[in-house]
Amino acid sequence: MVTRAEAVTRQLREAILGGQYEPGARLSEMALADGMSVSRTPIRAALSVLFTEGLLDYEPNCGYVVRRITLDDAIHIYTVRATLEGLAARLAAEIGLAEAERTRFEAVLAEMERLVAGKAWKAEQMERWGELNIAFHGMICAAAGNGYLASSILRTRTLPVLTERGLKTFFAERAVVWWDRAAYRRSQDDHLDIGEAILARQGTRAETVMREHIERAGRLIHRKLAIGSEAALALP
Amino acid sequence: MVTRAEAVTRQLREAILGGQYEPGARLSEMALADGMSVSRTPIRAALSVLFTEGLLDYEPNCGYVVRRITLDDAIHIYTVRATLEGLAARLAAEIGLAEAERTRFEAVLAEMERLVAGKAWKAEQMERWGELNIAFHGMICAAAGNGYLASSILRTRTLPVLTERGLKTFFAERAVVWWDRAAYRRSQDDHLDIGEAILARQGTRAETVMREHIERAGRLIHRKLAIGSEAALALP
DNA sequence: TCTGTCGTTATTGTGTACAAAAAGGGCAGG
DNA sequence: CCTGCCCTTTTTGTACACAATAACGACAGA
Repeated sequence: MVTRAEAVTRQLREAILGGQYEPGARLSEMALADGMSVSRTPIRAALSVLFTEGLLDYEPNCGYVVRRITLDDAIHIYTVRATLEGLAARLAAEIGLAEAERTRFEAVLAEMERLVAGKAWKAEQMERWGELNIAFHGMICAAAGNGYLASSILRTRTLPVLTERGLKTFFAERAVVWWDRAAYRRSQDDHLDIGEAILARQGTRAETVMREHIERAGRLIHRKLAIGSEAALALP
Repeated sequence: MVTRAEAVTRQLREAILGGQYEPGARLSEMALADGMSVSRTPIRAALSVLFTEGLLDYEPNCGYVVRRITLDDAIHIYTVRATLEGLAARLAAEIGLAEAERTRFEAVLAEMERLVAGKAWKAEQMERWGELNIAFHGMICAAAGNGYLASSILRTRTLPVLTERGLKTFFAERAVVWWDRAAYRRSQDDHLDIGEAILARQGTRAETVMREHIERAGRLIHRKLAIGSEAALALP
């Protein structure tokens, strides 16, 4: 059986990443305990874990608040993420994909291409593309054969990134994208290049393109948020 | 005032990283509570934090044990660290050092050079060199101006890395090095190159040299540990 | 009216009792 | 003699009570 502390941790993490709490919101132990029908003990354990994970801020005797991440922080995180995913791409290229992986990899790339190139481009297609995109990056991560790297990358994707004035929380996994189709096309071109490089065992090329691919996303987000438009996020 | 939970966390972290517990050792809550003259509550909080940090393994209803990191894990961590410190070096070069930073930076490099080039090379000099080495890498980290990057690098340096058969725990900060002087010379040459590149604002060069610099340390450790010699660690 | 201090109140930190689950040992059966 | 089951024991998980600390507000003095 799973302990209540674990269940609460998962629930709270989902809630925070899902944007159910405003950035800066205080998380009172009693309130949470009442709301979740457990005692304060598992709540405290969960809060301490989420603090260590970087989702909450904490001050002794003052309690926990949902972490407020600035635009600069988001850029910093994207910079690190670009480098790490670049490393993953290089390793994947150097190690090479097994037969089954390769098949699936090519299938994912092909379906993304069909979507982007197709006539229909509605919410349904965008959502599907988002899923495939996550799968694409995930496969490269896995193919790199470095668990520590994988978990480091995961960390860069699960931090709640939020605007300064805008109160919306959003985070990379959700892949809600609100910009024009050309951006998808450009992103997909990168994917094709990266895929080609990996399959051709060209490590440096894969690394370079991947890094630029992610950094572009960071710049896009920065620009969109800086001019105060609605939150826009790529998971490119 | 600092809470007991925080104090216990710090103490326990030090103890684990310092190698006071065998890898795989069970950490009983009651035993720790008795030993530290506090109740189980702060102990539990500390253990949960250290688990989240990756220093401990945990199984519900079974308790915590000191994490056993394999040689492969260590290599993986070093690979990530090499990439991240490379990134830091590049950013530092691109941003440039402020006047005060630059002065201190050059002073550190010069003292390291004096030590390595000097006649005396005993434990005292090695220890001092280790300190300066940490300072050198730390300054680059800080100069990169990316807090997320800095904390990510820190994480790669505080993981307990231990041999499979050998029971010794050792970790990067301690910088205990047991190999010949030539390795220091080589390391210092790298430092000079990196320093030169950063001061000359040559980002790519700084990144490349730094990455190789750290990866060499990883390879050295791998080789030393793989052939079963005494643990040897560079903090290069 | 502003400001500083004091007391109240709410919230967190710690200790401890009890419940629940797993580990270990003893016993019976094969 | 070995194996499997059951009971005991130990250890962890949870709840709750109390202590300690910080936030808030009222009041008095300037």
